Amino acid sequence: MKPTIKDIAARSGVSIATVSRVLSQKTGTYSEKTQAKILRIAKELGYRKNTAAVELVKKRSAVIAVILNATPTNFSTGVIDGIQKRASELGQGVIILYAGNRDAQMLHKAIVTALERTVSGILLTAIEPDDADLTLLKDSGIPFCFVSLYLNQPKILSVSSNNESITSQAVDYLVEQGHTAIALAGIDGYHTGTQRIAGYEAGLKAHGITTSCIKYGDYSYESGRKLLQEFLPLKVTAIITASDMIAAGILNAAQEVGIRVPEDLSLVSIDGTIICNITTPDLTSVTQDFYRIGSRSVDQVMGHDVETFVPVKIEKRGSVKQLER
Amino acid sequence: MKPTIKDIAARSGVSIATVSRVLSQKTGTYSEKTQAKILRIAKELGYRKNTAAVELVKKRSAVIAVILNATPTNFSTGVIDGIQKRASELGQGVIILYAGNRDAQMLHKAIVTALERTVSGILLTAIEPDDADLTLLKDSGIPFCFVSLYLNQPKILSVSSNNESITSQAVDYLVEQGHTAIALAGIDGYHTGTQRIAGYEAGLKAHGITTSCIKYGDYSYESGRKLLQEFLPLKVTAIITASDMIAAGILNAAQEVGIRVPEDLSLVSIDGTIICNITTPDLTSVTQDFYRIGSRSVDQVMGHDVETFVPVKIEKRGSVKQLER
DNA sequence: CTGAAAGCGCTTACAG
DNA sequence: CTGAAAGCGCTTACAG
Repeated sequence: MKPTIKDIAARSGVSIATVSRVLSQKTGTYSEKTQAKILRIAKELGYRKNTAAVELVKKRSAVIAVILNATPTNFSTGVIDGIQKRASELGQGVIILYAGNRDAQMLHKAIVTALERTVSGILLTAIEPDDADLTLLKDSGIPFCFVSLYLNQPKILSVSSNNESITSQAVDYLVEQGHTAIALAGIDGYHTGTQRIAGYEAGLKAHGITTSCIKYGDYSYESGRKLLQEFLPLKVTAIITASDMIAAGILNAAQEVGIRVPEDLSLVSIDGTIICNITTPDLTSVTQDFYRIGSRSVDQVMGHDVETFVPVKIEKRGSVKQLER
Repeated sequence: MKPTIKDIAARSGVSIATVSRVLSQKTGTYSEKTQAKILRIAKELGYRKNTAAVELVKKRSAVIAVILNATPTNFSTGVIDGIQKRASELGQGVIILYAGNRDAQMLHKAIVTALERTVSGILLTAIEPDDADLTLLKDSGIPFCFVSLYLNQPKILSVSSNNESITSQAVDYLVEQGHTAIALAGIDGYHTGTQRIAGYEAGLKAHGITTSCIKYGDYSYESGRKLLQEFLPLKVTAIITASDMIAAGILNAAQEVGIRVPEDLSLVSIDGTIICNITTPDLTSVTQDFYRIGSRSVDQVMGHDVETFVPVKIEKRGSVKQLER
């Protein structure tokens, strides 16, 4: 049988209240002598605290629930590292719940699981809930925060890059390099995509460019490969891609049909993960700080007042050609 | 205040026992009429089960703890997907605990956390505990299973690829392609590395090759880049790499100094993730079935009798040249 | 098919 | 500094 505080109390001749105080370090409520004895006996017995019992009486568990969807993007590693690190600093555990791929049912189930565990906070990573789930979250009394997704609604916590800024910076950079026929590829049809389109079009407009070209996709390598086909008949000189994977797909498919990057086609990728170093040539990117997005989202959901947008930066590598004007 | 079964009982005029039976679907112990009423009222009140209370009385939580270390490898996604999927099929939640980077303290803390939660099983992914922690696990009464690591000890559950088979197959394939000067690069100094070395040397021996060449590393892209330098003075024609990232690093560093792959140097990578498609040329690999490793580890830890080794396969892509004999 | 009661292992005012 | 007692929200024999 697993030992409990009752066993420790019996062996050490004190009450379970005292054992509890020592074990949960209510400093100042016990003598050093008692502490030493209890700690020794606890160790002897191989005592382990029962978290369920603690959570039941405290009515809140020191755990942050992270809900992820299984999109084919690889950005989540950095985000989760950041979450994990910061959560651990704040004494919070992390529980990961998958929500499938834009699967409303699985998402709902994940949210319910988090609520049933009375977690201290819920982080929704690259997830867009429907109205019912949003209401459920709001009514739960448990703080929640969107991560890597900006809903632009009042009183809703979120931490992400500024998507409009991402694409407008990419346009600025490409125009600076002499490009005017600039496409946007692999974008999704939801909030993130919409915001990126807005920044892209604002960027074009600011430079007096009137032709835009937008292709949708799902962030994956395969999606990038397919998209290249659609660009073949068009005469763009540069493409901004919604992810490193999209960029890699376009790049490789382009090279297979004899289109050289950056000589014939320039690429600016959004994300800036290690993928950008692995391709040949390596990819110029608008780099997101995923680790920081993750760690800051923990602060946000734990009630610390931190900013929503985490800055991005352009990293110049080998996939953009400077054009003659 | 969050409603409890007591509130539902009061409103519906039955006892909390009956409410509990309905809510936990102890079929056959309640009438349809009672069920309907209780379900309706539970919904009206926005009732959520309190998992902590359930776990406390059941003395076991329907959760599998996955302990990961933060190695710079990218294989974990597939493993975790597999774990998540299979766990969900079996009605188990998944909690992820990080153990840092071969950090004994963090690992110990993660194990203790899992034990304190009385999880139904513990999965240690690419983790080697010290003797104290192994004893702790054994004495806990909670089943545990090593994932993507084979300890070769009796009565210890584990699911992984057969490391000896991985490298011996790689050697076989390279010899088949006419290579005899074959190196092994990026290997670790622990169990996995040792087993891969054994398979590599057995493979060489089987083909009467007496010269071996082994370089250690840490599975990362950067590690691969550094390793190429060490190969410069040597005259190997093929390298088996410990991970796709190592392969990518060697590949890119090689191309930068004018060594062509596969013309001047052949590469067989171990892992076979999407990285192999992204590099130029793409990488021939010994592909591990990470998804299956993950899902099978769940079966293993839940007491289903499944095999330890998940088969690997050689995937021929563009990084191996056939030599004249 | 249903209820009264005990109990899971802790924490925490309250009293001393 | 310590103890007795109540209670967190459930489940489950037991009895009917």
